[in-house]
Amino acid sequence: MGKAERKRWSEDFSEWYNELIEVAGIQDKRYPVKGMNIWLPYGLKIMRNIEKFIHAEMERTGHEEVLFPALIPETEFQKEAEHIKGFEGEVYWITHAGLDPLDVRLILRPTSETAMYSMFSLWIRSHADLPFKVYQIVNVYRYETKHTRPLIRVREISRFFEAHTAHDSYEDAERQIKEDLEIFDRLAKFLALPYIVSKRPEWDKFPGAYYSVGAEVMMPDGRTLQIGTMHNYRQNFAKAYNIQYETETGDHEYVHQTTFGMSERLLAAVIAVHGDDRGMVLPPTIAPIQVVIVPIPKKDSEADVFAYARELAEELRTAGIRVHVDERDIRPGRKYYDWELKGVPLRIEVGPRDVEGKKAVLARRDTLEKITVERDNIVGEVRKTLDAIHENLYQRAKEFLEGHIKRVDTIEEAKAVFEDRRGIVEIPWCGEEECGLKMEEELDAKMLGIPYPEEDAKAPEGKKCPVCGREARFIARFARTY
RNA sequence: GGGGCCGUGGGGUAGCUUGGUCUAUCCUGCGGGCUUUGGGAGCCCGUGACCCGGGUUCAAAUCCCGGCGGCCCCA
Repeated sequence: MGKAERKRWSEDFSEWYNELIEVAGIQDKRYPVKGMNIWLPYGLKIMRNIEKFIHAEMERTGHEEVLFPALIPETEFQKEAEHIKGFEGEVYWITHAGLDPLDVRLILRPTSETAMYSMFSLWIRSHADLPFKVYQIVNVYRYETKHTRPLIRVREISRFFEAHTAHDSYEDAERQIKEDLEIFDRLAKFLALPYIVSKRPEWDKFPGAYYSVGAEVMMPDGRTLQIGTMHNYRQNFAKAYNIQYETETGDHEYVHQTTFGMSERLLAAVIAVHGDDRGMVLPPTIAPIQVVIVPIPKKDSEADVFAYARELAEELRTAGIRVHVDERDIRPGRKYYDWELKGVPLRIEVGPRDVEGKKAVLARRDTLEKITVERDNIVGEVRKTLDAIHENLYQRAKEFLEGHIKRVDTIEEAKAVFEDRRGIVEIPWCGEEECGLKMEEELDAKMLGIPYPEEDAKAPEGKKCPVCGREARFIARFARTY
């Protein structure tokens, strides 16, 4: 794994993370409202690069972008019983306009189902309108009562992605979930993030959903972070919001619906999963600066390292690489630390020796290794190295994830995992809620669910549920979560 | 849901127990100058803070109440 140390990263992750968010210029947490932070330019640029990919994927898969208002009337919000039960404890209410109380109170959207679906019932008329696929990236508000954490648990999720679809059958909705998983997989590869997908247990599905699926990554401290969800609503919302279409035979049917959700947690995952003691390590795909060139001037040298650096930069820029020349009047060492903290994947150092010998020194952020290359091959070498960095980040994270998944047969073994290095425990389960909740309590962990797709979720022959002793039907996953 | 700790320049802190030279400490950052430049060099000058509101008192960073904000533990 190279010489990059990840001691503080792994042993004191919480503090490492909090500090890094600020010093690396991602967010300023000092805004005086709990759980609402300010995006700083550098952090926002990274997030925008992630979103660019998401927009492209939406375009590719035929989703149209929309923008709904942030306010939802109480009357719309209350139409789906389970949904309101799930969210009423954490919505912000708007009760007054100026000095007057509102006749119909408004909520700040915690998610947009209830804002969108009354409109869906107006828009969707015929089977020809289906499948109907829209998405938006907006801010949503949830009054979190647990302690907040930047990008991870916030009261204003400022980059909330939500795709909403409507279909003429359960099967077509299922096909949509598959497509969502494929999109998610492409995004995860783009971010060099290995992940697992689980079907949530009944007691933890999204309020109003028929079933929910969640994608998790492994954080440095062995806890998991959910970074994507897909829900099949069946006709639950369609019935509550009267979303019907006319079939080819003239009958009226309720649509089947799905949603797919993600947020700035994607960035949190990138920062946490790939980081090390020196700061962030950004995958080249989303790094605002992919290559930083640091000129190393020498007092009694004729060589113009600055001109040489600019020349290299121009050539790389022309080749489509995001490059920056750091010409600040400070010592080179200081610059190295700055850009390492900010996660720039590749640094090029050019001093008088390099100018004279027509060379350049490439320093990788992930492994901290340095190699000297010929100036004439610079574009090829940089491309090759950026690719290698991306691949290495993915492999390193994959090993970490896989090394933190353990399959056990008993509660005792599972407990031992959580006492030791944590991670994800896979344990046989009969499928009964009572036994699942019992295990959550015993392990002081959450059931993520069963592996998805469900073909992978079946328990091997002869395995017993460690709580009730009956034949196990599934493999259930448990973890401490964020 | 229950309990505890905390809030001092941009960041990190000393001071609070026992109110009074606190005109508030130190490190860092930031602006300027000299000097330096293959991994955070040094020196000099400058800059900048007691979360908000109320109370007690001759006197509040310090004590009390409330609010806002942050952190931790338990369920």
